[in-house]
Amino acid sequence: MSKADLLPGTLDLLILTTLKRAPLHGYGIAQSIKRVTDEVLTVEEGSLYPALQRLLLQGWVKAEWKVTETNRRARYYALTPAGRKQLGMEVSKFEQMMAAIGRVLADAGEA
Amino acid sequence: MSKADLLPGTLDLLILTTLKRAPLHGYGIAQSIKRVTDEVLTVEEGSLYPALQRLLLQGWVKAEWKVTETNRRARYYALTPAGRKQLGMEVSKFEQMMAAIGRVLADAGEA
DNA sequence: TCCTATACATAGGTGAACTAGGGTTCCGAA
DNA sequence: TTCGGAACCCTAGTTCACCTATGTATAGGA
Repeated sequence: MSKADLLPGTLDLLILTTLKRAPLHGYGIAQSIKRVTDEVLTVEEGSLYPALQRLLLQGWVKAEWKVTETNRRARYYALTPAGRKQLGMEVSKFEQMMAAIGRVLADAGEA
Repeated sequence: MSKADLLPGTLDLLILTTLKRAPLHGYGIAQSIKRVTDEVLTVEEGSLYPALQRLLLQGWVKAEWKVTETNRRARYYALTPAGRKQLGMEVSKFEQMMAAIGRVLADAGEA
């Protein structure tokens, strides 16, 4: 059945999109996605942190240690200009694919 | 950049949807998807045939050797009742996820 | 005769996401 | 006061879907 917490291939998109509003720490990113989607999409920590490492390596985000409102050390991630550009590309690629899949689904609908 | 011929996790959905219209052989499935999506989505044979094997094993499709209009031996795949039911579940799951991702994208749009 | 399109299939590699853990600090309740 | 839970960070190992590359074979046109 494959439970699947999210659609494969969309994790980077979700993270970058979430960071577009404001810099956020890892835990906050996961909470944000869960909250906005009413828990339809949940990002496991074991998926999230490796993904953030990849994004750091590629220069799409940068990280900075700060203190949270709850007086805790946390690593805040922020979009870089390159990341913002990358996000734009991923969004349009994603929308293109969604449209294509929609055509397949619609095509099967008609007789 | 990741070329990505299709969105991971959507291959079964695309195959089953394509078979909903009528039974079809593997090559025809790939052609159909490519044609309907204007080549946005392309299914590699190395992805397609293993996927069909999985679908056979799970009983969602059945296969039958026939002769094509071009006088060739080909294996025609058809949806089973279980496959039709599975397709329904996958479609609704997919739509739910699309809606959720849409909310994340929209949420970032507003200030 | 040779090339292209049609057609099926598998082996091997890759890489993203999941499972399953390990660790720290802050705070409230018992 | 200690104990548990929530807020945080992170990695090792596994799995599995998909891709790359390759091999086979036949029909039909140039």
